[in-house]
Amino acid sequence: MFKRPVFNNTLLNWYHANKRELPWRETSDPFKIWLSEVMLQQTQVITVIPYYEKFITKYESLDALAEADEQDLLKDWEGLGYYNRIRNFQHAVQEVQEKYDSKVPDCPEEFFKLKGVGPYIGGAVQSIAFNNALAAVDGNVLRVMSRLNRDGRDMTKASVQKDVKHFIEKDMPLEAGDFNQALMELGATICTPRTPKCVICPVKDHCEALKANEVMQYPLKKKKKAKQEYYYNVYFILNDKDEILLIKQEDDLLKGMYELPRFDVDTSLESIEEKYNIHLSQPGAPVGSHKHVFTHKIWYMEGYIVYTVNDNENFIPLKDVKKLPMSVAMQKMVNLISTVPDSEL
DNA sequence: TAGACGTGGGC
DNA sequence: TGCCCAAGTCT
Repeated sequence: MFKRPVFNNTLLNWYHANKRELPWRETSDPFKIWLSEVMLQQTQVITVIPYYEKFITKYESLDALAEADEQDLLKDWEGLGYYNRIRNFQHAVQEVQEKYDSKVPDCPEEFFKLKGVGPYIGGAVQSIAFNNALAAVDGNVLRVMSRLNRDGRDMTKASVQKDVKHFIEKDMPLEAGDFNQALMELGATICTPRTPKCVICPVKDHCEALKANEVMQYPLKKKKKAKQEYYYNVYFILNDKDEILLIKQEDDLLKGMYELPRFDVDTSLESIEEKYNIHLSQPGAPVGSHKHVFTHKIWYMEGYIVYTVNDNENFIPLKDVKKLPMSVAMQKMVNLISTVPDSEL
């Protein structure tokens, strides 16, 4: 085990001298700090920056976001992924508005009850915004700690993460928020997964894995499950009023996002006509195809244009399609016909 | 507890 | 190119 007080001071000094200027480090508003942490979940800093800037401009306060239209929020979140994050965040913020007079609770016990607040976000917001002495254990911190302690346990297990959290908290410095960020910053810029910069690491003298020349063996890596593959036909159902049929997704995956009708490749046209209660022309050759890779599955999509003279509430004017929140997977498909001249549709 | 849940950067 | 992985949480 390494000497914590010395380690803490060394790491904090390094952080203060080297920290990157990030937009969410310019604010002390707990709402904005919280928003940034929600966005940063499983998402790289470079990706988050433009989204964060857009959100704090458009939704300047907790109340503004609490009272926003959910579909507008989804549209602004479009492309960031894990769409439940923003829905849960709005839910949580609405609860803060009602129960806590729009003030983010500085009491950890209350804050942790809010939707979308887990061990990481809870610790991060409470320490950074309120300087409460909680650890914020993310992937960076787990990698750093596994190497420092030469800890071969499975870092993906919640029980191990809890233990790491306690290990950090038992010698937490007064500057808890800065210390948490220092640990993460170290992982993001020095103690990186593939090519760690041990030579310039400020805490290399404390690293057991480095002493054993085994840095790359930590953290322990588990082999990943193969992604399941799905094959879909995606239909551009067009009527004679320049409208297209779009479906609001209600399943967990991409919930709340709009999509083109998507069916297993063996689904008959008749059953699709029945489902939407419309009559369809026979599809011609596919207009194109796309593969989309998710964390846990792969979609292979082939697009077909079909026509109808029917109309119902699911038909949207073609010019309005891009105003609706849509996953990147579906945007790829929509782009197949957005370049086709109107005369050919 | 393990699997579901998005997308893009970077090698 | 394909694969790993990124400031995790929910069920």
